[in-house]
Amino acid sequence: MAPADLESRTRYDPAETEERVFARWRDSGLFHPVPEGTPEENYSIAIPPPNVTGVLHMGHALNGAIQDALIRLNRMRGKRTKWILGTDHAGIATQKQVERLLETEGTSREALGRKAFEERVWRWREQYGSSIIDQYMRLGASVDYDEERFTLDERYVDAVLRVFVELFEKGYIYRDNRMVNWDPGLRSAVSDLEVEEREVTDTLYYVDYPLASGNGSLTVATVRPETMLGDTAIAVHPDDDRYTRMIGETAILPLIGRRLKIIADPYVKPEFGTGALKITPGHDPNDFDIGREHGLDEITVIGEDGRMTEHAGERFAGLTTLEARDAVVAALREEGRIAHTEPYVHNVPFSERSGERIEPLISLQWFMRMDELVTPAVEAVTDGRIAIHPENWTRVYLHWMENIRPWCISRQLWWGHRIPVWYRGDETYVGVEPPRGSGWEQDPDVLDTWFSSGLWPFATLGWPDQTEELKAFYPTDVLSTGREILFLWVARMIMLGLEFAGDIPFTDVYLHSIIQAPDGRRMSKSLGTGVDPLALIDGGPRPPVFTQGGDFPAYGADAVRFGLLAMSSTQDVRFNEEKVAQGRQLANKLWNASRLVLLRLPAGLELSDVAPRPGAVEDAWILSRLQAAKADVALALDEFEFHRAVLRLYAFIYDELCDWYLELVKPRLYAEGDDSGAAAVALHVLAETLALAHPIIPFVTEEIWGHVPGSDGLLMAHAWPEPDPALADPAAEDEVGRAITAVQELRGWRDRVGAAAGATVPGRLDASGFERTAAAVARLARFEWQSDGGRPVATVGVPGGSIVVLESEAVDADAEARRARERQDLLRKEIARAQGRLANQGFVAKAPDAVVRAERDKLARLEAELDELRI
RNA sequence: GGGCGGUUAGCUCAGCUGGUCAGAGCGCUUGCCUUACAAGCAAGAGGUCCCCGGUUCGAGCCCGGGACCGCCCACCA
Repeated sequence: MAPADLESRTRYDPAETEERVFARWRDSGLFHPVPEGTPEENYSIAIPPPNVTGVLHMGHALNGAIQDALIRLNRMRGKRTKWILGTDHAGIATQKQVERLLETEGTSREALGRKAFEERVWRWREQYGSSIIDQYMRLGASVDYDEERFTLDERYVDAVLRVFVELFEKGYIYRDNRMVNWDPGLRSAVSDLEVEEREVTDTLYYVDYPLASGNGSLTVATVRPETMLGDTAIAVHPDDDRYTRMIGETAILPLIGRRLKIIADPYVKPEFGTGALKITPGHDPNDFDIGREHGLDEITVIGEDGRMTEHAGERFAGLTTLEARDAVVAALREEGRIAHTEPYVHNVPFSERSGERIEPLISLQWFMRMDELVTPAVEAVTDGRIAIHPENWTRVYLHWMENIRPWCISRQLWWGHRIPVWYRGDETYVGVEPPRGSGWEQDPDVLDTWFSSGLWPFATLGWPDQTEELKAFYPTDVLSTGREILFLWVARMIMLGLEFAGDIPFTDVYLHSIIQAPDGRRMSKSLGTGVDPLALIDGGPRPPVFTQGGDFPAYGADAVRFGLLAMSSTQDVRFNEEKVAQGRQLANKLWNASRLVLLRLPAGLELSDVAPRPGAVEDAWILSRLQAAKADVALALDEFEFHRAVLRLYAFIYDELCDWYLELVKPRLYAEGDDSGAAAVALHVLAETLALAHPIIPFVTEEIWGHVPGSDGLLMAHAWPEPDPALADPAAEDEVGRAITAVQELRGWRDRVGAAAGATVPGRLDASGFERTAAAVARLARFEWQSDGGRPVATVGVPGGSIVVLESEAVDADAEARRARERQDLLRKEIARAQGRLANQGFVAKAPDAVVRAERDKLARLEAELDELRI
């Protein structure tokens, strides 16, 4: 239990609190629900599995805050909630990391051999794999820690292999020799989605290819002269008059002497370069297609190691592509084959994995045909069974799906799901279990990591077995992630979920913001722009990108959650430390507001005896405002408008609860033997506020909850506060609303005339609608009402009339005269504006009545105040 | 080359279906150690809502054009 000395803890201390509170949550077992009920009754989210190599970064923290807010909200709504936890083996990333480690030990993957290497990775994973999960705990994430999945768990592997085999049997998966994106750094194929284009300035070489006939030559333009060693044709546009007579002729490939047929293909753009295109089917995706169409030879001159092969010829074999380029250019120059060169800016594919330039080459790989899987996945979104938020990403999703291409799913790695295919001579065996008999050799490749991630929402629940978990929690509810993996992951989960689990994997996709560094760059550790969420929680060092140095204050998990949610948007945003600070202020504010209420509670008063029965107008007011806040926060969360939810919560707690209600109710709260029920209402409102805030700032609210007399059990398990329409009270809102305005006007007046802060100013309340709030207005504005006597020295307009300030030492006549003039000027300007509008016939005739009436009321109010001021 | 988004106070950002929408937090100024909180309270200054046209009685909000910034997709040598 928490330290009981609320009295002395004048600040909320997250460091002292969080671990203790988390342990209570975890021990409650609520994170780990019994699999019962139907997916409609239950609420589940499958966490985007972090890489086993990963450490918690800002993206995880934001997504953690989002998902936990949703989970906690729905748990409080009485749903059985399960936040499915697990990690991804992350083939490439993990393999690279362990390889680097091996390098420091002076050894290598190859030296160890496949089996030993795999064992090494497993050991490495046991050592480091779970750190990210501990970090999720620090955030307060209520994931089901008791059931942690891993994409290489035995059961998961079984699901992956089964899916592979079934897709193979359906004819969706096939093996083919095709052009792939070869990553020479990784020495593996990668998928189209793992390739990024970068702008590069290259040289465009114009190379003369002599015609076999001896009648001149044909000039082609190329940025990659080294690939010409693999040329097998030259193509021109069929309608290009310059070349039509040459179609069917033969050119001679310089340096090599190969005879190249001159072919016609509409793909060629006559206006580019010379209008003649050298065709290298072995190393250019377009040329590959043209080559297949025209039945051209495919010559591989660049090998998987990124060096020229023997087919490039003796002079060049063994050179890297860059060396080969220089050598080829030099040789061409020697022969006088280079007509001219020019700089050329274009986009070049690079591997996102290794950062190296992609080498397109022909390779024997496994592919997956997507066209048939796409149809139901498109339908699920177009018919609304799956909603994507923000909505405009729906189109992006559909567009990509409609233009989907085969997916290269094999990777030449060792860490991952080994492809369940075995070869023996000409025989091929495909199956989950290895084949019987001897002499079989398994395909050495593993599957793309995203292939296994695609099964995440159902494989984590035990599929293909019809487990209780699967029955209770599939389909899941929300999938929250960054938009960069909408295609890579989300789309594939939808396709595979529909195909194998027989239903959509989730009903809503929420694409959250990417949080950039404060200067707008990408957050990255190596750039010094990465902000570590744990440094924010615990008070670690600020990264170099911050103008301010030193350590972060220990903001605490609630502050980080609040701050991240406040930053989140439909677009990418810059990291903003102030928002985190705002979260900390809120936690502290709520803490102290709670101290005020809880330390003043009459002995014996318990939450269970407390009904929201207003004993004064401010009670009715706060109860009414509370209902509005509850409705707004819930709506914002349900609409995935997290920043709106948290800022509304902030505004309610700060402005309405603390600035006004608690100040208004204080005298009653402090009064000995108060019988107006102030404590009961305050306690009720506090309890509801804690519940309302809990999904956003769970730690501080749970901690305070422990101090609420009669609070039963955990706040985490408490009912979500639904708005009670019976407590809406427009009359009280109006009444207290005008009191608030009056106090603000009076305070503003005091400040303008320089009234001493401590002085009580005499005045006469000359306005209606203050029957129940006059005393409060006087107290909060430091006024004293006098019914008679005193010389009027100023008039302050308030709703429903005005307040006449009476002569006293506190009022400086000159200052007041100045202030009155300023006020009159302002009023005249506003009056002129309103009159102008009302004089406009179009406005009066066409604007809605309510708008016109409001304008008239406003004018009357302004004129009345101006009249008052003239006295 | 297509598509999408952004440009609102010094900074980071809200502004839903056009009419108290010109906002928040931070920063800044001024005054307060008022018995929940100085990580506090109160008051205030600060903005041709990127530019140019248009629609409308009325436009940050709708339409057209332009400028700059960013993201996604894309196999033109």
